[in-house]
Amino acid sequence: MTSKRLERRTTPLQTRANKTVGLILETAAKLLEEIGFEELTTNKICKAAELTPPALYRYFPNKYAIVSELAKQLMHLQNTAVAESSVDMKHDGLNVDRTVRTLSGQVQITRDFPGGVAVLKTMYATPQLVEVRLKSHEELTDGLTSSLMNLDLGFAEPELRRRVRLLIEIGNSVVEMVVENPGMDEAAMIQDTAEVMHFLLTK
Amino acid sequence: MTSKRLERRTTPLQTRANKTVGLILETAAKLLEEIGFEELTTNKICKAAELTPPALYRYFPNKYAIVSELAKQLMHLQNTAVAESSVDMKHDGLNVDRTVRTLSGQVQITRDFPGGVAVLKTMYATPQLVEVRLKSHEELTDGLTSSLMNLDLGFAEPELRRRVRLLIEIGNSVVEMVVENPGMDEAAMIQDTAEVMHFLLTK
DNA sequence: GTGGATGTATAGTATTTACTATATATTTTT
DNA sequence: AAAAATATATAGTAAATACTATACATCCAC
Repeated sequence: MTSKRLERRTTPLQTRANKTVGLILETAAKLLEEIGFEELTTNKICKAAELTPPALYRYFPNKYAIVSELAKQLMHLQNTAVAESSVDMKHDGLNVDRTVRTLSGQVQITRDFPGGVAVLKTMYATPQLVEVRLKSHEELTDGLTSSLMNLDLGFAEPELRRRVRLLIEIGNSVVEMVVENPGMDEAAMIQDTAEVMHFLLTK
Repeated sequence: MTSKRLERRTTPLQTRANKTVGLILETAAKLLEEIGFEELTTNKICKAAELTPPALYRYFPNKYAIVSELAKQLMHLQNTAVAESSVDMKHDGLNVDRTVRTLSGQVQITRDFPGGVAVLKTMYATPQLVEVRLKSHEELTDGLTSSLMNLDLGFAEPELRRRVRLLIEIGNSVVEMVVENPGMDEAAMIQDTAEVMHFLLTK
């Protein structure tokens, strides 16, 4: 089992340094999308960002830490959006249209994030980053389950939780698919997915 | 764009060599599961398989080719199983129970395949292997769509195709999830997924 | 504006990586 | 059983990789 330090080394304090860290993250994301995690190297990131290795290594111990940070950022954006939507849900109940909007939001967030899909896929495929995913998944499942418990859908907590888990999995994969294939009929895909989710919670 | 040769170099002719190739593939799959594609190296595969580099390089030009072959094998197993199931479907129509059986079959195939999930995830996350996935996906979508067209579900071909695409995406992600989490209520997950698929094709 | 803290560059090293020329062993053909 | 074809091992190399000691530059507090 190869474990890697995933924490930052130093937090940047000056604005110049903040720019550097941002540049490292953005450049890494772009490169990740182009060449994949395997061929991503700290040296390549430095070259592409027009930085030198010590500037990078001041903040990140290795490339795993960089991608881990990207993953955490993206997960946070996505989970926050879902959490907001589930607050509304508590008030006005289930609603396919809102689910459609939430899913579209997830697509937009992933699309706007540099190298979004690549970050997601790398997080899934890299054992050393598995913790990031599991933690985020669990958080989201907990949040959604407890929101939905208030709606009295007629399921016991474990059963509801299981369905939520499935629903999240489906949502994630559809979002990835849509972002990855700009040619497809996105609106219809999202509409169907929302209906599927509704079906899962009411059947 | 870094492209890599993915073809075999030599096909093994002697039984000894066939064993070697099998050993390389199995060992690579196991290692892939443990350490991920990034840290997988030909040298490590050789060491773990108790072979020497020239023995490996006689058959495979690099590790991409090895994982590509694993991916193709797994895709073939999965697609064949679905194709068989869709032959039955042509005769007796849609049927949730059969879908349950097909999904269980997919889970079993993935579980039996050494490093199954790791192979899938690597194939998704590695740009150099994207072709394998796209080709397999397309094949499966074509097959299923044409089988379902015979059933007269009331959709035009493009609309049906789109739904099939979604259905496959959902199926894949659920299979991965179930295989990866042996603790979960697999039967219920598969049952729900089958119902979702049925819903998608009849709503 | 000087001193201490923070940030980046120069220049490089030890290690790991993919990959091979050559030699030897084993299997199949004749 | 000798020759030809196939398979594996010995031993290694060139290139790439992660990572750093040191030196210089910039920023901020006083």
